[in-house]
Order: sequence, then C-alpha cells, then structure tokens
Amino acid sequence: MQKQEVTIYDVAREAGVSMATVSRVVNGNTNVRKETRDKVSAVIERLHYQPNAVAQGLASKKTTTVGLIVPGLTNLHFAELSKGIDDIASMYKYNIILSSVENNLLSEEKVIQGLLNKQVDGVIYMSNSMSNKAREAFARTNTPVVLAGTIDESNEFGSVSIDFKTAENDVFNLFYKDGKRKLALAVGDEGAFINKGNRIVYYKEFLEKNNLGAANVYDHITSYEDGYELADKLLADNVDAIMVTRDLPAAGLVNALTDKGIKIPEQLEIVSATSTNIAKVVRPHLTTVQQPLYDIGAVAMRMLTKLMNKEELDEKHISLGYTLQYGQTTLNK
Amino acid sequence: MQKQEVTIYDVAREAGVSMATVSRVVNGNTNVRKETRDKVSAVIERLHYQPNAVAQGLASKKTTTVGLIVPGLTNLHFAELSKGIDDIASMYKYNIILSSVENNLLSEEKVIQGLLNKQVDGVIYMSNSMSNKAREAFARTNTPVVLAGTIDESNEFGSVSIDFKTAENDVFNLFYKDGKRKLALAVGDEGAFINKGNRIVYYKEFLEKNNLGAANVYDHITSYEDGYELADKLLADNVDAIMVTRDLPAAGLVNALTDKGIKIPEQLEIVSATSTNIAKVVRPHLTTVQQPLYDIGAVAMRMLTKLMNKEELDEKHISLGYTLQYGQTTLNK
DNA sequence: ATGAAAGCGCTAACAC
DNA sequence: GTGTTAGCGCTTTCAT
Repeated sequence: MQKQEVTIYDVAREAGVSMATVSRVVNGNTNVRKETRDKVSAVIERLHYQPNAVAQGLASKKTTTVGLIVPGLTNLHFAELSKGIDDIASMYKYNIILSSVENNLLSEEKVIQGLLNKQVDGVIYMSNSMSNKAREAFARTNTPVVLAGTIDESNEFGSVSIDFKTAENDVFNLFYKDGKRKLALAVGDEGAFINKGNRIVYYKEFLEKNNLGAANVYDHITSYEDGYELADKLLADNVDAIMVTRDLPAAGLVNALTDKGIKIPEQLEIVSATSTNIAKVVRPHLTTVQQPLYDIGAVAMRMLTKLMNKEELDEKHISLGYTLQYGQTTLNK
Repeated sequence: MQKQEVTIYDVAREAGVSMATVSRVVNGNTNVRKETRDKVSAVIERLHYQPNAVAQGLASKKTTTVGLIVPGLTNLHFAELSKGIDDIASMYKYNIILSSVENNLLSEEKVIQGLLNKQVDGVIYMSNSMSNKAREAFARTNTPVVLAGTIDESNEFGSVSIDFKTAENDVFNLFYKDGKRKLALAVGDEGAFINKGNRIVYYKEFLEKNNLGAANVYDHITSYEDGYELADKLLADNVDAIMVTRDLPAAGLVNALTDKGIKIPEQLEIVSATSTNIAKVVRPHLTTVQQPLYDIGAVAMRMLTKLMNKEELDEKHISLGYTLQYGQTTLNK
C-alpha cells in the first residue's frame, strides 16, 4: 500500500469545512449547499484527493467488492461467464476479487474464508459443488452467494443456469432420431465439470427409457489429448454417438477420427455440451449445446446486486434458454 | 459486507488477555509465551474468529491485494498469463482484484484509480500501453507496477516478456528461407494487441533490409471471422507468407484458404505470433511463436512481490525465451 | 511476555 | 446545511 498523502482531513482544512462535509460531497449527499460543494470539489481536484476505499469499507461495512470463485482461468467457458459478470459488476461499481480453485495450494474452504475475511459484499460461485465447510462459512457471515452456470441441489443459494436435464435429453434425442443406438457420454474431472453427477444420471435415465442397453461413460476426458485418445476406445466399444462435456476434448476426438478415416457424422455423431471458439475452429464444425454464457454471468451478477441490497428475489433460480447449434458432427435429419 | 460477529476484542476478553496479545498470536509474532498462545488459539478456534482484513489493511497499510489489468478475459492469451500470476500470488497469500479494460464503460485511468483507491499493494499490467494519466496516478501513490507479457518503452516499470523483435525476425526469416518474398503482417486492435506499433516497425525494417518492396499490413484482424475474410485480400495482393498476431484469426484464415482449395503452406505460409489451444485444434496445425505465458505471469508476479517488499531488483526487465513451434502452415525447409 | 492507548481514514448519527 | 463526535477492527509503539 502506498503512502496516503492526502486525506479527507486535509481537504476539510484546505476548504475550511469539516470532514463530514467533505464526506458528503464525496458521496454525493445532496444536503450540501452548491457553493460549499463547489468549493470542496475544487480543493479535491487541486489536491488530487482520492478516498481510501479501505477506510470507507471499515466505516461503512461495505467494500463494493465481490468474490468470484472459478474452477480454472484457462477454460474459456468460465472466461465467458466472467465477462458477463465483470460487465455488470463494473456497471454497479463493484470490484472483483478473483479466486481460482484449480491449483490445490489452498483448499476451496480456505479460499472462500480468505474472501470472507476481505469482507466481500457477495460471492459468485462457478465451480461444481460446494463443500459443507464453505457453506457454513457463508452462513456464519450471511454473505449472499449466487451460482452462475451451475446449480445448487440444496437450493440454498440463488442460481442462474440453463436447464441441464432438458438440454441433455435434447442431445440424446437427436442421436436417437438420427438412428444411433449405441450412445455414450464423456465427462471431465470434478470441479471444473459442472453438474457432472447429474449428467450421468440423466444419461442413464435416457438409456433405460429407450431400452438402449448398458451405459458407456468415459471419465476424465478433459484435455485435447484426452479427446484424441478417446477415439480408439469408442471404436472398440462400437459407440455411434457421443456427448462430450467440453469442446476442447471434443475437438481432439474429431481430429483423431478424421485421422483414422472415420466418417463423421455417418459413423459417429459428436455433440459438445459446451461451446467456445474452438467449436467453430475445428473441421467438421462441432454440433454443440450453446449456453448463453455471457448472459448467465450478467444475470447472476445482477441477482447478486439485489441480494447485496437486501432486495427480495422474484425467483431464486433463473433458467436461461440454450440452443442446439447444429454443426457438421451430427446428421441433423 | 456481513455482520462481524466476533472481533479481536471478543477473543481477548474470552481468553483473558489484551487484544494486543491476540493480534500477536494471529500474526505469528514470536513474543508470546506458548501457554498464552495455546490459550488464545483455543478461543479463536472456539469462537470461529477470523481477522477482518479490511481493518488490518487500514491499520497496517497493507492489503495483501494486487490489481490485475487485462485487456480482455476471453482471450486465452491473457488467461494463461493470469494463471501464472494467480499461482504465485496465492503462494504469497495475495488476493487478486481483476480489472478488465475491454469494455469502455470506464476509462483505463478510472479503472486504475479505482484499484489504487482500494489500496492494492501492487499492480500487474498486461494491456498494450499505458496512458499518461495512469502513469501519474501510479507515481503519485508510488505503487509498484510490473508489466507481464508486454513492454514499457519508458522503462519506468518492471517487465517480463519475450524478445518481441527477435521473435518477429525469426518468423520473417523463416518465410524468407522458405523462398517467400511477398511477406505480410496482420495485426489486431489496440489494447489487446501487445506491442502492435513496434511489430509493424520490425516488419518494415525487415522488408527494407531484404529489399522486399512495399509493406502489406492488415489491421483490425481480431476475430475468427476477421481471419476468415482476410483470405480473399491476401490472394488479391499475392501475399505468399503472413504473420498473424493471434491464433484465433489465424485459424479463420487457415479454414478459409482450405475452403478455397489453396495449398498451405505451398501457396501461402502462415505463422501466428501467439499460441493457445486453438493452434493445435485447427488443421493444418499452425506454426506459432510459443511464448512461455505461464512463466511470464509467474515471474512477473514474483518480481512484484519483491517490489512490494521494497527489495532491490536484479534487473528491471526480464526476457524469457520463446520457441518457434513448427506446425503444418510453414514449409520448414 | 504482555497491556494500554493512540491512531489508520472514513462514515454516520446526532446536534445545532 | 454543516460541525462534532463516536466508532469500524485492527496494528503498533511504548511502557511495564
């Protein structure tokens, strides 16, 4: 921290008013005569006075800071969400403290406690599922929390996301309609993979309902290389359609199959459950579930501002629409 | 901000010591008898006491918070840098306040002033070039600043990056060696495009030195679509080799040329000056300048911690090595 | 080794 | 409309 050269006290002295008046001017309180306001403003300008937000925070018990918990910076999925959050946050003059929980240097619980100690006014949570210790810490401090792009089983927190179940059913129905019967699911690692547990459940329900036999779930499919190496297994298992939870490994899979001379989508259909720039870069283009990531982030942040203002929420969970983006990795009959 | 249930004062009372002693225990000061320490620790545990970092910040004039200024969250290039920064920051117990300057809601200067008002202990700057007003604000508060992945003409700040000039010369030499003579350069928009001005200068110097005729600089090539649409222009201009400053538009260009039946790299060589996941997803794979982004971020953050501790720097600018990653978009003779 | 007390820079009653 | 005065929760001399 730097040496604080000029304080509210200096301004008060120079302007010949009390610090209370300066505070009023700084905070736009209307109970100040125009002349006084102008006089004070001039001094503020002249001395380059800038309020110390830390002192403001201590005195007012508001820091205009929100914590952001992401499972990983380098996943574009979260970057897109963050952008929506960031835009709304800056619109409402909030700063964002970024906390990544991908490196396990600190446990999620410690990271959250650190955020709470910094007296953030609220938290946006984008990871997969929250530990109980973390829940307790939030409860103890009653700091508002909103989940963005993920859901909360306990319905304890506000949340904004698409309807994952319907989306997944749409994908498998598409496969089914295209005549595919050996359907598979590839999921990534915990944490970064939203709603992983439920996704597997939905998948199995679909198989059962349609009498499609045993499940083929491929786990830990996270990187491009994971996707690339998945190709052989799929061929060995005679899979003819697969939903992959991220587009990066999906792109790896597409390239691997192309290298092997497999016809996509004729022999194997592929859909990615998330969509970033990568989906359009790869050839053939991926068919994806297009989540309105920016909007999810923006709506979540908007919801958080309401919570921080102690406003009532119309609904605790907001479900945003998704679109099935038809690319060239499905037949689209 | 939440209601602060338990303060250092409560702990002091419960433990039968003064708040000064509690403070010592919390901060690991050794001048406390073991018994006292244990007694206090027990109370802290029991009451779930957590120090209020805002109050600590005000009293100690250190917030253990650093500001991060990025030109855009959704550019993986900055995400990779941020990850290196984040890892080192959390190692040294610093929190990160993220400030994106891509939306022009707030001017860069205002964003920086906001960070300074929050009393950040230091700033990592990743944007292209800093406004003078921003420089003045930093100078007024003497907050340490380190540039990550970009350079500072004025040499006012610490910085960590690759040697852009040598890297660019390597690329154009590669083209030249492969027999290409109509060399072009595609650059993106200001801000997000590091070192844009110099890149053009280096390019022109190369042309001149090798008697390669007039320059072909294509500006505002930022998105995938920009790259895709660039193809026609390049063909019209008879360009036979081009360096593109980002891999996303480079991928668009590759796909466009492939769609037109142009042979890469025989008819046209392409090199991207940055490299992310996209470079390996596109077919043919991009030849890229591979910057050690994670390391640049990590080293920059490490440098900042030294500055924040008032340590002397061995060198103000650290230059990290890059590698020319040979893909399939150059002949590589 | 421990405690008392003075701030850190600001906000927010409460007076006038 | 403006000033006075307590704090906010903590760190940090300075005593002891």
